[in-house]
Amino acid sequence: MAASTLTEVARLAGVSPATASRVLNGSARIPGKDIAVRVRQAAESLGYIPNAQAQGLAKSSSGLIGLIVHDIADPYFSAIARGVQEAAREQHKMVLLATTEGAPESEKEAVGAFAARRADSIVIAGSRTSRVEDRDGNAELAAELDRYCRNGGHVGVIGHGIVGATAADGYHVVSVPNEELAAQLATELAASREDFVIIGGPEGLFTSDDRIRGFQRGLAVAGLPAADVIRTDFNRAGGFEAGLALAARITASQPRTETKRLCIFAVNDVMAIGAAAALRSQGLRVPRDAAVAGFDDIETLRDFRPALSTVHLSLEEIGRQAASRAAGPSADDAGSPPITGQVILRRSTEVAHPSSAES
Amino acid sequence: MAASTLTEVARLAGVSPATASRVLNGSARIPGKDIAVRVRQAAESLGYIPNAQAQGLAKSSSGLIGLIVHDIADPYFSAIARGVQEAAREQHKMVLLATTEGAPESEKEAVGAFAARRADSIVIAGSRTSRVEDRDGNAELAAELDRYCRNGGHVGVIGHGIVGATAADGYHVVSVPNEELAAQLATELAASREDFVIIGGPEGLFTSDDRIRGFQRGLAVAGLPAADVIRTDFNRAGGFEAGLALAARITASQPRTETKRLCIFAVNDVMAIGAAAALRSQGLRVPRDAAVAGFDDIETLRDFRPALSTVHLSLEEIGRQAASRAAGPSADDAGSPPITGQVILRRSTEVAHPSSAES
DNA sequence: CGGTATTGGGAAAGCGCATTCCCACTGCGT
DNA sequence: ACGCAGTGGGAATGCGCTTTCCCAATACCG
Repeated sequence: MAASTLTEVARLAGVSPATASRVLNGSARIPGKDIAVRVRQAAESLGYIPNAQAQGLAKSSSGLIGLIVHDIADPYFSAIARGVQEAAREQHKMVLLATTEGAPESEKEAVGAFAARRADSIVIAGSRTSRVEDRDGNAELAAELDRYCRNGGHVGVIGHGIVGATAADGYHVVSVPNEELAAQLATELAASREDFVIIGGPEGLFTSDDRIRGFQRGLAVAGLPAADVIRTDFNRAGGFEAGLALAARITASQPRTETKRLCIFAVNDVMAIGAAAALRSQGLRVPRDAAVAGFDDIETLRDFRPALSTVHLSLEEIGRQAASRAAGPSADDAGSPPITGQVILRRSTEVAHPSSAES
Repeated sequence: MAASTLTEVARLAGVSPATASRVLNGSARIPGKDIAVRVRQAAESLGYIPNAQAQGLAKSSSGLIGLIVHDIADPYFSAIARGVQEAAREQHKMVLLATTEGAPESEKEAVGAFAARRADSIVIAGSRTSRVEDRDGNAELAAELDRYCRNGGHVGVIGHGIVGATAADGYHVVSVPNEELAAQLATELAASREDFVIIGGPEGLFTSDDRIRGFQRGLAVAGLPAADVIRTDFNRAGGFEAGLALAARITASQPRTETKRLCIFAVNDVMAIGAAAALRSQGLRVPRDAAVAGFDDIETLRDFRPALSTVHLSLEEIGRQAASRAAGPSADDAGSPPITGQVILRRSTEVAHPSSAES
């Protein structure tokens, strides 16, 4: 038994499909009161549900907003997803999800799928890259997005714009002041004049590179030498691996009293957590033996001990803004405030308490 | 400039729309080699993207799978979402997301929206409830789902079936052995013969109630008295609140040496984390002053210290199964193994080390 | 070599709805 | 009383595609 159609409803109500359409879905023309009631009753008794596909075809707009993330289970992305979802609800649209593991080819594919579904707008989260091996992929992605925009689509990119995308209109980027915030973090951390080391993602990842650059700048401003940079995977495992290497370095430079404490800045929270776990696994303590700081202020990680110093980013707001900017030429574009963040110093970077130092 | 259509492609290639359709989208009939090439070239040069809405209309199937969760940013749900997403990818479908905060009315609404979009299947995650105030909502939800199924839809429910849903075919539930696993957890924890207390969600939440019941049963089997149950919200804040109350209870019963240590079982990990945080905020230590156990084994929480004893659930697999079961009458239904879990005892419930006890 | 399968392409009929016309009817002005 | 704008409803067209159904051309059979 297939779902009932508008025509059936119309027949039951004894009116034409046109009239039924007018009463059931918002139209400029509102039929007479009594007839409206009849139609509504008929629809109710038939359990009529409008076919959104047909509506979309007729009106050429789908009420869909596409969201592209690396991995929906990653708290960073799921927080953004929540924001997008909220914006979607406000716009009376639904969100269509695509996960890509960050590969430009999959992203291109996802954009194509969204375009096929005639999504009204597309939000792309996840770090853009400038890696050589991604060049072709990025170019194709840019081309696909370009076509999508030319066909009337709107896209909101989080972080950096797509490399090579022409600044078509309908193309908005919500930029995150990664560099500035990282610099700020470095400034605040620099007060303790420790040895700094940065755990970064693979070279070419904009988010990672920006944060590294900012942190180095902050250090420089404070008159400190540039920090070593360890390149690793942009996830917990990468942080863990780097942490292991650093643990060895720390242990080797015994006795500790002769060297300054190491302060580790991981370019995101999950990497920082990984690094901290690695240190602990080697018998080292945070912040006693090393300070650790992250970036993002992931909500689920706030109960981590020692509490992680980090840079707070309102991921949800970022997602929401990307979605509402892309929504259309409403006043939103100018109205929404730029994204900001705040350095949050917690226990993981506290300077060793003199009295608690080993006697 | 609107996207180009199949007809345009056909005209450019000098063939009929029918032929173009046959070559560009999988059809039973495959046109001649040379003609296929021509059509493909034309499509390429025009940047043709099939209109999925029109396809859906014509084929009456959308390639969409709807996912309903309480909150996509909750790690529990995002893990499930990942599984669903994977299954969707295998089925060459896309997932449509809806978040409902767990309100049956919103869920009903979401089902309606999915039905309107002619989603091929719907996956509902999130605890079902039997609360009185939700009775009407549940009934409506059940009716809506029923209608959806009758119209050929397939639904996969995670955990308990919807209250009042008739067992239409196309209706699958992936059941999670919450009760058994909780009982097992209790059994293993019972060895230490402590005082037990359970932090549960609001009464009527199946997931919560099942876990409570199972835990009590495990306790009973071990010959221990039933544990007190504190009812609170099914989230971190609820756990924190309950933790605060318990901290007061623990502190009041000083000196500790006279009473057994308290073992707190929170019905999910985030509540457990909240409780642990509350205890710590009151100067209590886990596991020294109280043991804490959770449920779910949320990935992001694995680095929590002290490591949380819990019951591992492969959320991703659960999501995947729900999606593939609902996918269709393929052999999957019988083929997929039932969901299992494992009790994992970690540091948070370790028995106090005799030597580390206060002398 | 005639006749019947078989192949390969096109014409046309929808899929379910929105919407533009068009038409019958009412109420108003002068 | 006539013509006018205005109102409320229906017929018909098209959104972009799939899919019968149909027809011509080829292949194959005895």
